[in-house]
Amino acid sequence: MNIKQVAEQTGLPAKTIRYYEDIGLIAPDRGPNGYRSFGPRDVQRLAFLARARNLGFSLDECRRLMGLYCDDTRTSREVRDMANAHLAELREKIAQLREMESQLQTLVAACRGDDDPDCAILNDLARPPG
Amino acid sequence: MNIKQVAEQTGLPAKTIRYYEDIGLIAPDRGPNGYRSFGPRDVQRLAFLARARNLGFSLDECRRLMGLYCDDTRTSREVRDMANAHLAELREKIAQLREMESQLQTLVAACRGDDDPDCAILNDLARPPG
DNA sequence: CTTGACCTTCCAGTTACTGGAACCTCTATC
DNA sequence: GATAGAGGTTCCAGTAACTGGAAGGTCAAG
Repeated sequence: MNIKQVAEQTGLPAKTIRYYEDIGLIAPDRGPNGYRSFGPRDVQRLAFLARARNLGFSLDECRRLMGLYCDDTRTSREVRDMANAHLAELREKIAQLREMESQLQTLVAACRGDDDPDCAILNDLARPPG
Repeated sequence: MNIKQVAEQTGLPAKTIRYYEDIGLIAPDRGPNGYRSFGPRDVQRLAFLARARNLGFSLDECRRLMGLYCDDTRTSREVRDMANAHLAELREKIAQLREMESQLQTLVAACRGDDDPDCAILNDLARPPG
């Protein structure tokens, strides 16, 4: 299977698939013409990576997750611990963004948004430190 | 005023302040020894940048915001439009993260997290494409 | 005159790709 | 056999916003 078909099947851009090979996340065979030749195992690994990425895991975490997946001696505790750690990060990030959102929403509401240069948003950004 | 004091006043690391100078966001004077010499205007600009960054604006947006701030002929509409655009991005990002959070939360709940290798999280990541 | 804190510049690394150039290969068609 | 077009290859550079570290200059105190 050539790269384009794999890209379609996994939803990952071909560029990204090549990149994942570069950094050692996959190691597809090569045909005699030098083309990458993907087997079902490769496709499955890529699908695994795509899903883990969709859950917001970093590539490094994806690598570890894949390591656990391939390791018969893993425990589900290890996996769940990783997931919980990531969940905590997600939640913190969400809290930060919500804080930004709420502050910005307040500023936008206070700004008339007309032809006048006077602007509540800029006034706030430029308010003296304190 | 030397860089370290400015860093303390603005909450920005000295490295970051130098970086902001590199990319032209500030242009502090220099003393005869080559040290940066920050005046109140510089400190205020940095505080402005720090606040805009805290609201999640990119440096490029910060630059434009600063441009508007320094432009007497701006309208508050321009500023509010930028803020609203950013608000929309924030909300989209939040929605994405919440989606991740909810999926991951579901998986974590389904994983026993014990000494057994069988793991609902890995099973899901590795489920056949479909 | 030395020590330590602070300052300088410059270079490299981070994350996860993405775009583009230059070039090779395969298939189909004329 | 020539050619066109789609798809493959590698390699280099750029993105965002810093951050760490090396090598070295400056200043105040003892």
